[in-house]
Amino acid sequence: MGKGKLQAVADSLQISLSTVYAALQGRPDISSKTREEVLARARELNYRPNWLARSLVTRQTHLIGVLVPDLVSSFFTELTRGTELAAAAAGYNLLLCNSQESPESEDAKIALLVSRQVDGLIVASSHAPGTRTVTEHLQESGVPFVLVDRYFAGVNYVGLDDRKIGRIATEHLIAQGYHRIAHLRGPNVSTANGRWEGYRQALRAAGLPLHNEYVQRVDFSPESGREAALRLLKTSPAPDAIFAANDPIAIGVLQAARDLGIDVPGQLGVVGVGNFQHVADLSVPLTTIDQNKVAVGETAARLLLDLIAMRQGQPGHEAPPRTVLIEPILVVRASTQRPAAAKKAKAVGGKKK
Amino acid sequence: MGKGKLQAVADSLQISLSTVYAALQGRPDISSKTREEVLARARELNYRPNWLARSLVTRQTHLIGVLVPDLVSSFFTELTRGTELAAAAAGYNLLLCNSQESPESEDAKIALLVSRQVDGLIVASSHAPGTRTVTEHLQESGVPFVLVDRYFAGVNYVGLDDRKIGRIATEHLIAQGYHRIAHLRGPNVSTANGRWEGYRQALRAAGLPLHNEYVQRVDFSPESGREAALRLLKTSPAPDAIFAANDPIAIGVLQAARDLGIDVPGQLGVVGVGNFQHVADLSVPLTTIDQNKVAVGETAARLLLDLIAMRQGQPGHEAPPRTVLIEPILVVRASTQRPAAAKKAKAVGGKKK
DNA sequence: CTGTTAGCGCATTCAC
DNA sequence: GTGAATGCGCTAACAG
Repeated sequence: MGKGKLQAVADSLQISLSTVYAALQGRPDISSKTREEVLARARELNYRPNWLARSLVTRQTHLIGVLVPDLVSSFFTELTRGTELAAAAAGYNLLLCNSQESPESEDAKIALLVSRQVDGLIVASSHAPGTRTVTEHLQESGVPFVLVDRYFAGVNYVGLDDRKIGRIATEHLIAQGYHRIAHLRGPNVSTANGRWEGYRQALRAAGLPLHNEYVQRVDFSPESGREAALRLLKTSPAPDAIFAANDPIAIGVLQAARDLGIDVPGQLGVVGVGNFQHVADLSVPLTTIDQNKVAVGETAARLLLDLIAMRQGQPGHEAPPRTVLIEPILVVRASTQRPAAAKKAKAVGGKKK
Repeated sequence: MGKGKLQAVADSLQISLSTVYAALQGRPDISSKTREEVLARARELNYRPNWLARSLVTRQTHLIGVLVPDLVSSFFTELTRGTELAAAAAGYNLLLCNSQESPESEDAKIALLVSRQVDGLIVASSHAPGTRTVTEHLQESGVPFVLVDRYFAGVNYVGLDDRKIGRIATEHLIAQGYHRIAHLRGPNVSTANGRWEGYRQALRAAGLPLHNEYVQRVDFSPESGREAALRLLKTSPAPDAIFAANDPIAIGVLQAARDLGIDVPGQLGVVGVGNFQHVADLSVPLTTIDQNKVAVGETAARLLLDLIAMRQGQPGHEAPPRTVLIEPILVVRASTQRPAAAKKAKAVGGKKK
């Protein structure tokens, strides 16, 4: 004899709970008169179905858990935006967590989201590339999931082909006449690694030598990029172009160039990745690779919703893992628009100090 | 005779459900032997408490609903980040929704979040300033809430004093020797309105005239800012400074100035609001007012958590609404650093086309 | 068409 | 210490 809100409506109308329920569901087997009454009374009593109770019995929460390494990077916030868009359209809400780039925290959050009974999971993992634990944990949780951005094999994944990104960026620099191309490689995550591979592939394909000193590991931040660029640009011979693993790093490179009085793009070509907000308005408008992060988030959400629907249709019948790749797009701006005159000229070292 | 996971553990151990429960809770009246066994078995069976069921009975979800007008603006994403931080630290998770700047959508989402039984609500409202409906809806929902950013009277609020922001920005321009100061006023939300008032206050205080043509309404976007600035800079006499309601607008102003060949800060001073990412690296590093959005989000979360704790302690005893203001900070960069020579010179109109 | 009944998984009060 | 019983609010399958 629960006194749930539904019950309350029923009581005040002197009818049965299940009649109220049926009326609220709009089931056709209810006299339109009682339906009206029920609807009216429900509004009066300000009745709101309790999703907890509902979910407990239907076994679906219409919640999708989103786990990202951080919320600082505009990358993940835009991705989240895309996810929210697609999810909301399908009547799903987002349970948002961040792992602060910590694998332990990530595992904990996944466990949490699972125990909150999310219908599905979208995660950008902070685990080292190739780690099996991530996908294993996820698998055995029994909750449908898709990974985004950071690539892991054998599972549903939505992201970009980072090797391709690396190639496109590097090929562009080569086409612009730059020959001594350095790379500021990001941390040990699949995206940074892929871009680095693409960089090497492009150099090799163009018959350009690969100098190890020209590749430096940095964080995904302007500070880190600036520092590394300062070092790079003081080597001899200095690079005449830098492919930065993402836009914030590239911004650091631009800072370093300005500090050293090096002209971009005349003496130094710079390309980033991500097409972050306002990079077109930098001191030197930045050439970059657009990633369409919103599309990544949206696509991931849609794929996940498919998986969820699938599972409800025929449990046991798991579809084989899918990998969906969003196309990267080269966006050419001033930072690689070398004056025609310079294109054939031998590259110039930065003025030392 | 539920077959809940808890029950499963109990069964497999041939003991009662409530014993298992007590053991898991770490209650002292359980033999440490049975506790060990229970813990071990729970782990084996991969037991995870079901938050739905738990919440249904405890009447708390440890969920806080976050409703923002959009996820595009870095403003709200950073705010959300701060909220996530504080919430996670207290064992709360975020249910994230966006209203897409639509009041109707906002109301719907609030109802949704309430029926999802969130313990509290943080909302940046997209309702017109002064609208009573927002706070009324929220009040009668019975869920503790705090509003952020967009100001509404008589309720818990965390944000900034936007009048002060407007004053600081305008006073700075005046101090830098600019006299014909225009303002690109944002849309009809409390923040934009407040900054506009501050602007007028500062002008008045300095004895400068207020020209209506110098105030234009724009959206919070570079495109909108650029367009309006183009118009403004072609008037005669043209303004020698522009206070933009936020950084994206200011970026549009910088674009317009470049298009017209107007030197910033020599011929035109520009100040924005928000200290958005990378505005220090723009073609002209932007002077702006930092808002510490993360702190806003964090503070709001903490205030909300207090309210929640309060309510649990002594229901009925509502604390009076609090208004918490985060201090705005003027960040001076190149866009207002007028060459000393020019400071006393009469302002110069932009070269007409 | 309407009313009765039995759980969903967990928290909690009370006997044993 | 441990076990049985009750209910959170809602869904769903069934009788009347």
